[in-house]
Amino acid sequence: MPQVITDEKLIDEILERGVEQIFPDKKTLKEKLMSGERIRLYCGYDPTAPSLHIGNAVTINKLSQFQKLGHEVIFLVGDFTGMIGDPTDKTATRKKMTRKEVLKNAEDYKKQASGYLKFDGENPAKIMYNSEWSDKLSFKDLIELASKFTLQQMIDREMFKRNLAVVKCRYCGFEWKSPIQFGTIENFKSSTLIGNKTNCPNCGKMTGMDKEDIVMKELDRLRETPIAFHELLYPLAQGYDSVAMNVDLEIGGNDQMFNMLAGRTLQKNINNKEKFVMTLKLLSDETGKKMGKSEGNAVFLDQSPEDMYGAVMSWTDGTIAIGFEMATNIPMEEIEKIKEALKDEKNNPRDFKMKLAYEMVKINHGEEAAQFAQENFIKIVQKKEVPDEVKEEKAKNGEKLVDFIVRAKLAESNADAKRKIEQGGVSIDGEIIKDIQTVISEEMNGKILKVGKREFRKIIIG
RNA sequence: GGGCAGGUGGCGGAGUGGUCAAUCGCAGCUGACUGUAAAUCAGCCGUCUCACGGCUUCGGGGGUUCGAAUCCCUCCCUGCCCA
Repeated sequence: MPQVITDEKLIDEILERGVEQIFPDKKTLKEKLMSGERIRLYCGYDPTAPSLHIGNAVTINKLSQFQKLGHEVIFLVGDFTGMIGDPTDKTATRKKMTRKEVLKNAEDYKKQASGYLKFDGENPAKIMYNSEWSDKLSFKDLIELASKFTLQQMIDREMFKRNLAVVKCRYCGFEWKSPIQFGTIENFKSSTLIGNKTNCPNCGKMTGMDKEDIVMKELDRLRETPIAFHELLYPLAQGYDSVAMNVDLEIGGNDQMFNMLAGRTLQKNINNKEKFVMTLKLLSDETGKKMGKSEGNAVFLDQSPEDMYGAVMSWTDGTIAIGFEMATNIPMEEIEKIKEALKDEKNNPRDFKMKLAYEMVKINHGEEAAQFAQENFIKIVQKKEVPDEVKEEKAKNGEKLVDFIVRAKLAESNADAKRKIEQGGVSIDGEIIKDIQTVISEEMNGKILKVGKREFRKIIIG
């Protein structure tokens, strides 16, 4: 049984760092942790995606902090809930996955999470699957669970999600999500703006939405999307996990608050136990813009060191401090210093972002990989040079360059390869190739082919 | 069970007998710009072809026609309303 650490300073930091809210309150949770009792906590992960992203990393990082204190950490694979498909923030029905695919993803998750969380050693984190208990629930059990909530609660929750509209600032074009009052749409038909006028988080001007805005259409579509009955049952499924594992604490993103609180209710009702809920901030910059795939700067934990480094470098400057706070374990005092330094015009934010990128790669791939990724970035992105290590690709003498590019998977089709050449995106040893008829010749042996901004291949004739 | 509206390229959404490989927006790609991004600007954006020009696409199948995403039949699917 590992020793539980009750260092007040450490506990305070864990309860502060990156934390949005704690239910029922921080004080009670602190007392629990200070008591020396070993608690059991978990966070659930949806296994329908092949890789974990930076948002998951934030919760995993929080789990790891508890692990270091000696508490019992469960990494829950939501294979059952994943099959239903969490309707949170999603409009489309999720495709069904086979058991095999889910297990494969879960196995990969373990690897991806291990930069933060230890699955071996003295206090290893446990992996559990919620299908283990959820599959066994009977219809009677389900009714029992459902009786703990009212229809109104579930419907209100759905409506709330559906009334988050994307608001676009009329002055600077900045977009953010904002709740829209239910009756507003009808009134709005005759007015110019909808929603309560608010200050744009980006430029600060008073703004609203133009009624002709595309955004409007999106909101309409959301509101018109029917609520499937099973969507209302989702919080039950997730909430039941808390009961089945009999946990003391659940961690999750702020968007999971409702589901996590459902678990709190059930745990109190069924096991008569106080379950704490800790929600974490979203990893976003100060204007509320989320890191996501649509912004082209998503970080996935299974990315290569170079890609991960590059992805972090493409974050906006406003994300630097929060990135340090949530995705690394650099001491808060140091982060405060960085925050201060960022305010100084003389400092280049890029340098701090490079440190963050380095840290992230170090956690997930090790020091050596971080070093490599950093040098690589400086070389090819900043100095636009060719990286040290370039993948080799065999070519035949007399082969068409177009065919070669497609074979090396640097273009999707012949047409795509030709387009890239015609648009000046292809070069050999720095010399731009414009002729799509170019043929691989003996003299190209060993030279570096570049396609697009950062794809390189060494041509090996043979 | 009854009535109605629909199913178009990765997504949203035009088109409703030839001028449609299919307007447009988003996403994506290439280039310029930049400390990295974002934003912006220019171009591209089914596929084969140096090109001319083919080929395969508008839920599935069948039909009408010189010619169909567009008309008819049928099947499948989705949503709404009534019961």
